[in-house]
Amino acid sequence: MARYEPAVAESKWQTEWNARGAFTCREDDPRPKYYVLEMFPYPSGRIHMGHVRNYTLGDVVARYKRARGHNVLHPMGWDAFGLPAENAARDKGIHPKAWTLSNIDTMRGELQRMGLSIDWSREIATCHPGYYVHQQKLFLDFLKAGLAYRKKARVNWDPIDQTVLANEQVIDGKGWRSGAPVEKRELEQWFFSITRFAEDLLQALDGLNNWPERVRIMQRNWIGRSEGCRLRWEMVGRADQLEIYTTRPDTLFGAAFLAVSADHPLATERAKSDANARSFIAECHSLGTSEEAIEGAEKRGYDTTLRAKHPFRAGDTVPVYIANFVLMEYGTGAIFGCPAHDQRDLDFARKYGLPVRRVVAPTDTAAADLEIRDVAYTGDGILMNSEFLDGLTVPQAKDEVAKRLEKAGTGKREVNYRLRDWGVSRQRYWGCPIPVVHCPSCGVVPVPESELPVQLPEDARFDQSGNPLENHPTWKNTPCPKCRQAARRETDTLDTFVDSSWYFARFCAPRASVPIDGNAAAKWLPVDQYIGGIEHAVLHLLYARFFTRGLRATGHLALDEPFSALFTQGMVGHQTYKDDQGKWIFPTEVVVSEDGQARHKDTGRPVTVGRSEKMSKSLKNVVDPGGIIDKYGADTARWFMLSDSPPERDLEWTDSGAAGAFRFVQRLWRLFDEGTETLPRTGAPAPQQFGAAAAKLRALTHRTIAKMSVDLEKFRFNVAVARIYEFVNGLSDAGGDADLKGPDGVWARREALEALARLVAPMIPHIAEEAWARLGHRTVVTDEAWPTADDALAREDVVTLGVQVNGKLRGTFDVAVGMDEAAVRVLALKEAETQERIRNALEGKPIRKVIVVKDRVVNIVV
RNA sequence: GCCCGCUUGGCGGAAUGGUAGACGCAAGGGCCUUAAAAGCCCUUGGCCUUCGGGCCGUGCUGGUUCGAGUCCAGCAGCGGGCACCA
Repeated sequence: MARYEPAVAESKWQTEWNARGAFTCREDDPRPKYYVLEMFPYPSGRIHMGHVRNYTLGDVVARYKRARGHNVLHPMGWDAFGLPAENAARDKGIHPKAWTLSNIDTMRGELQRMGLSIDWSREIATCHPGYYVHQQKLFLDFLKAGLAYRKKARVNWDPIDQTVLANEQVIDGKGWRSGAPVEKRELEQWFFSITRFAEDLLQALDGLNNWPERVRIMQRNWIGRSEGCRLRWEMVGRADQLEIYTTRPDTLFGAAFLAVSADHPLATERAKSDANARSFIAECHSLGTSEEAIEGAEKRGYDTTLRAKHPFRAGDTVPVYIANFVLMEYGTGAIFGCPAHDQRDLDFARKYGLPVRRVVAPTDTAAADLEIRDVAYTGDGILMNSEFLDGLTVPQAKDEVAKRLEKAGTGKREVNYRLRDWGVSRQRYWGCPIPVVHCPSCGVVPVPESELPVQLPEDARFDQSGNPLENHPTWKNTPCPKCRQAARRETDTLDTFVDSSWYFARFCAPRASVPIDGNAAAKWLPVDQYIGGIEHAVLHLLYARFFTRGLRATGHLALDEPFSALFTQGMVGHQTYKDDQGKWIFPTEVVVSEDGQARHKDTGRPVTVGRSEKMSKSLKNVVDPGGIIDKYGADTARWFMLSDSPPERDLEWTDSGAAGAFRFVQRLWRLFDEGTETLPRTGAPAPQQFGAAAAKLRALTHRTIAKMSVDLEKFRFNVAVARIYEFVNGLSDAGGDADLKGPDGVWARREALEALARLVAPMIPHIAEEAWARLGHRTVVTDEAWPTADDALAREDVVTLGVQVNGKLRGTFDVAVGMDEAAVRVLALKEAETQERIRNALEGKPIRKVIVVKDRVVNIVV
């Protein structure tokens, strides 16, 4: 074969792997288990480069671990419920099921062409009744265990389309289709009590040592544990009290106002008699439900004219506001504001002319600087202006206030969490039906397990607004399972995050008659390596951690944490292009003419080249993986994904980079193809003696093996790729070396090539197979063991030391590895005399100090 | 607005606090060829140079250190998440 033909070789080896069942995972395999899982894809239509990157990374791990002697579980499935299918149904008239299943077929084919070492016999799709029947069972068990419950919650409501909107469907406060201002509407919805596990979810993060630190930090902040006080304020002219929560009880004497949420009972009460309050509350409700919208809005308040009495300072009263930044879900839905020591409170106080009274003095600042202007003081210090707290530190004051509140019976210490319970109700068709029935006499009644699954009706209509399940003429009518009276099915479906909260467990025994097979789960879980995008750092990963605890509480799983190691990959970006009309155009529509100007392929009009952005359909800066595989083959696409950029960082797709990867694949092939006849047969015994050239080649081989093993373990795939380049460069150079023509040389060359084939096999498996066969093997390299480095050969014996003068490099010299400090010092000072550069830098000045860092550097300080 | 990251040549990046720029891409020069493609060889951070070398240089401003891309403080720019996108 003169030129390597990826299209021929890749399908050949994929067929061969299938025929051998190379990736079918066997339960009775005695080798240690290793479960590698990439986040399963949403079947949006076709795979994109982000998928290619994700699954290439996972496949390298899976193949590498297999070579290291593990019984690897590497499954694939489909996160198949979700909003886009329903949008497609509305926009294109295709049924969500048909659309989804057809996408799955397309994408499965594309993934298979990548040559992934996936056990396809375990494939699952969350929209399949065989999956969601078990999820319904889990829901019922959660319900029984008190982990699922109903409460009222606000949703984005589109008054024109008569439908609930997702946050992404709300654009500038308006419905994406209707353009109508979005309202908030309160609905009775299902929740999972994730807060019950808040403390455990927080504590257990400490044990997740193989998770990125930043993901753990984000989860910690998301859970948001705070220690504070709940305390009641008497109100002027009223018998009832207002209960607030604060994490800064120490600043109580700096309180300038109280503020309640627009959803607080006090606000609701006020609204009844006060039209202005009503309109202010309505304004708060028009803000949308996302935290971003609420926090990003200007901080505003409405004075209720109510006055509250300070709990410790008789006669002191503060105004009570309704404020748009106080959340009903957090604490008691009411706060006190201390402007001097909280920036948000300060901004609020300045706006409404409220007093700013300083109560904490920093210890390191002069008293003159105590005035608060535009910046609140949030640091530590000593209490002042605070009666019995004066002179105490902040922690002491917090403690003192808590004690006095508890003694007086007007408040108590309380640990609070920012984390809210997980709302899982969706007023949508394409999701897992919630298996309960609403009966006028019996209330909420679980569907008996024998009647599961509650299947989605096929004949739903998508050409009208609202929830298709709600609109369906008959589906929701069903007798109550308890009393057989006419009743109504729950028409809410489950959040798709529920589907992805336990799929990793289902993969262990994907066809089991129970949701999670105990033996299989015990064998395979936890997932040893989970790989996915950083965008899932909080929600998906936290929900899966919660669900694991729920499964343990309901006896489905004996597991603490689902993912023992996590790797978060970066995104794939590409340059953006706009035509002279200012419209985004696809990279395939752009050609660069000889003058270097980018032009439209068809019109020849100039094109503006924009910055690189994450590949997205809206910017059209997408490159279709299928097209790349057609042109260059899967190995090239995989190699490009692994080269250059570290996997946790964003990667930019470039045509020249892809072409370069293709050239490398060809070059690699030539290395195996040319001169292979002159090599000794496979398994030939090593010669007794190796000449200098052969020994040098062997050192390179074993050094590469040693370094690459470390790089792959650490996910430093781009560095591993660089090592392969160095190895291949070295092998190419050695090719013309006459000293390597002897028996020792050709033996060393075979050793090198065999190692090379096995080293690249996890990354570019097809050409690795072709190379392995070319070397005369009848086995597949996929089943071969990872090569072992001979440390004696890999060891370097000479090292080049840098000589610095006052920290600046002035020269170098070679010494034996491991030479002790004293000897190095003597040699370095001798070099300092002989090497002109060093001598000039020293200028004959007296040497004050010589610092020797073993095998690294000598620094002469003058 | 809040939380979390990232920032090194023309580009992607490498570098246990110890010789900054490995490796790749791009560019330039040369070889091979009737020509092209492919391949092979060389050069390539900036400024200066008497060609020996010198000075500067890892987003910015400071600090710690014999020595900082790496550690600390502050700032800027870009990105991810913010509970109904997945």
